[in-house]
Amino acid sequence: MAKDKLLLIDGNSIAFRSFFALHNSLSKFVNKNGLHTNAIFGFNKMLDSILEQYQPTAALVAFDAGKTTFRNGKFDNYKGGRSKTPPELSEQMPYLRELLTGYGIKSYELPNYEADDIIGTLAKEAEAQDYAVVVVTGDRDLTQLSSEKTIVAVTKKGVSEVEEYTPAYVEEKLGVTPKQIIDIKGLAGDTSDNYPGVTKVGEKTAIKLLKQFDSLENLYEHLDELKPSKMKEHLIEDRDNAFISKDLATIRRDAPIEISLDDVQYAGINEEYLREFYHQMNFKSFLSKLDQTATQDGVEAVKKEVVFNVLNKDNVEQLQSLKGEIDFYLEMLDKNYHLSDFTGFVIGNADNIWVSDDVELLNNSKIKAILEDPKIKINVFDSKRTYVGLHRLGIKLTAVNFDILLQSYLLDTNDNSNDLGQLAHEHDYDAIDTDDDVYGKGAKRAVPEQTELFNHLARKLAAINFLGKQLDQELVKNEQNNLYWDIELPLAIVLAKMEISGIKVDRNRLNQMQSEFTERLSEIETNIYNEAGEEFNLNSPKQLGVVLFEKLKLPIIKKTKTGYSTAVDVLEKLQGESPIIDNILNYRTLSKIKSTYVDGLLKVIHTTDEKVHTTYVQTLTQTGRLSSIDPNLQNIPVRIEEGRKIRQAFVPAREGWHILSSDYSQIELRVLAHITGDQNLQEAFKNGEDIHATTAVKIFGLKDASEVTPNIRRQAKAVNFGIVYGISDYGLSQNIGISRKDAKKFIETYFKEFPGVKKYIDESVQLAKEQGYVETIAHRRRYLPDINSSSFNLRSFAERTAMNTPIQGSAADIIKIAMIDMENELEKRNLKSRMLLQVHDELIFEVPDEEMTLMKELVPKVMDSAVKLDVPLKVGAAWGNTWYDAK
DNA sequence: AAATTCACG
DNA sequence: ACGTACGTGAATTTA
Repeated sequence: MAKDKLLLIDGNSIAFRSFFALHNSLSKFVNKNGLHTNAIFGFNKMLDSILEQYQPTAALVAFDAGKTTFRNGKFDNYKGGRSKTPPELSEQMPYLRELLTGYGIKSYELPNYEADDIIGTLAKEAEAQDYAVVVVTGDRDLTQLSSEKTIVAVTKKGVSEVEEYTPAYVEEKLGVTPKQIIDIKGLAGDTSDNYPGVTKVGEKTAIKLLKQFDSLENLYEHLDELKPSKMKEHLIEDRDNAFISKDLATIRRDAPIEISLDDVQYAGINEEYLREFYHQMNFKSFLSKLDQTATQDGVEAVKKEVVFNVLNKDNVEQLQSLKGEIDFYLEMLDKNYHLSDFTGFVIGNADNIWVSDDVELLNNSKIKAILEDPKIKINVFDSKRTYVGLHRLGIKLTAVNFDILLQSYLLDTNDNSNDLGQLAHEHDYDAIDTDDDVYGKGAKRAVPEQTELFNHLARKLAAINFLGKQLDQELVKNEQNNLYWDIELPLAIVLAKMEISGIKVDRNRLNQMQSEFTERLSEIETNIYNEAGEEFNLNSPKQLGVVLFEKLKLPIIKKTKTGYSTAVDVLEKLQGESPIIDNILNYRTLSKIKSTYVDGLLKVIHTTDEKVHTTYVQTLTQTGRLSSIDPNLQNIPVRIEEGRKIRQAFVPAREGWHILSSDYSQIELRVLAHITGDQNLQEAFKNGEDIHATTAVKIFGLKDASEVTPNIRRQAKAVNFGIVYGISDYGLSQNIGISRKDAKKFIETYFKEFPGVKKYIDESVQLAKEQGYVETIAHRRRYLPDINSSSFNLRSFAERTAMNTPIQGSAADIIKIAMIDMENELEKRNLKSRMLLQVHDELIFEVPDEEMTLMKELVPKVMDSAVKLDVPLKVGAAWGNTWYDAK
């Protein structure tokens, strides 16, 4: 057995294979700089399995040097007509070199030569020195190198598995010897490398000929032995091509390489370099693999032990050392912190950590004083959650400093997690586990034994301590510190107060609606079953599809991934085909209202106060909007009267109070006018015009607003929406039911009439391509990793987002500022009125009657003066007995 | 857990 | 030629 083993890898080929093996999940392999990493990931997998399998003593990865090689000199069109390497792959190539550096494997390329030639040359040299050689590639042509000492391992589908070509296996598989592979190529040519061979001769014919004549040269020497045939004519005619093709297919074994076997001895990985690289690539699995091998080798412990004290009522005095800036974390395992049990807490700083699983301790005057001290700055993870949790324990969290959940969200909305462990990992801090790891997922979630719990909590505190400062610096660097300190952090407390206030729900009203809906639904159900001639599950799109399109043979308008679409737009097109359609549409509407809103809301009313307490998710949306969950109070029906009645169940918490609702009018279009600087759009708003009518006049070339019919206005409104969403002719045509051509004309006219808008759209897409992100007026950022994608879909989506996000996001900034201002006003003026809900462009309050006169002036005033734009903000207000009546 | 549908801005 | 409007959450069925 040879003592030395040389591993030679065809770099470009393996990169290419890896890239396409993981092409489906391309969008999942993106690091935080927007770099695609799928080929790197696949390459790494291949390396791991190959290194383990072959245990080489020397290794080299060969790359193609560039587009042109000596082969192009021999044949103009060599590799011509190849589609060019996708940019998502090209961008990964430099990082592959880094990966190899981490593995301690040299890479090499040689101008004018291909990777094959480097491999061929070095393999020859190694064989001469009695090495065993393994060549790894995705390209079968390299099997010509296989010999008694050289195995060619060709990757199978998944990249990390290979098929080993020994000379015997080549013969078995292809019916020729390794040497004859180039003769096949000479006769049959190669479509992918774009050289011709002999006309009408393919692989099968070539093999047959070679079995008889052994080599191309011998074949031509004995050509006269062949009976006259079409094939013989082709062979004679294409003689030159055949020899050129064979030459092109021949791997050089004498390339002028300036690297020797001594240079490629393999000494193992550079762990530190690799670790840093994995962080940069966001390769979690490889990172943990590194950790495992490190521990196994006893080189280094995975994580340092964390030191903490267990707090109890006898040692709380120790906390007196906590001054200035501290860290705190309150553990509530249930997602819904309005109801969750308390699992424990941890308090401390960089020097000392105290943990406990007894939250009653928090009400100890010593601890309470610290948490409520305005002079002690407290770093947390999720200030809103912490505020609400402590509030339930009778403690008022007063001076939050860093909230790493908020900070991290502002830095990058993509890489954000509500799990502290996961989030820490995103920021390269690894001395902590995720909650899923410690507590378990889903049904298995449970509190672990005390030591493990305390360890986890202590690690959480250490993570908060470490990350707060770091993230703060990153915010400053991004000019996002004002966004954090002046908007998001104060807003978290405002939202906490709104959630705690909750909104009262009239249970009786809902119960009454419940019986009405139950009755009406069962009636409609009976009708549908009669019309269908059978009973089925109406809530199942699948079963409904069978009834409509197979049994009743209605025309199929649209299909989904899994079957027939039965969505509203489809059903509406079928109206008139059968009376069953109207009934189904009715059923859908009513059952939606009943299940989601009537039954759904009844389930989440707190029995203690007859209120619902939503949770606003502050760190979720890609644009900066809030979201509302459990229950979602931002999608209570309003457009259809039957659903709108749900709002009658939202009532003030006390007698003699009313609901006040105040909303921005066309805030997104006003923001558009502001950030585009378009003179015409700005004029329209400054003159207080009906913006949809103005747009209608412009795009339909009307004399003035008097010519605008309701239908024309409706179309213009759709165009305005389209602009805000990042318009496409197709989208617009679908929305208002016109031809794509007409839609295109509308858009073109719009851009002519509002040239500032056109200019802005082009510029923001351009900017996104250059810097990788777009920004709102308050410097909220959204990274768009797909903006330079070669996939039309992904790129187009990113482009539309680049237009829409600054608009939707700036509108979100504005209402957030208004909410903070409003809460300040309520406090300053010592008002009893409470802000209860935010619905993106609308704020809802409950107001005692004696404050109504003031509030209905104050709220709009605060809202429209939240920021100063180049156009005025317009705010409307209405009030009534219930949310329904505040219209 | 994914897919479909539909409620909101 | 490609195949799309932007941002969300909840209920339901199905695999």
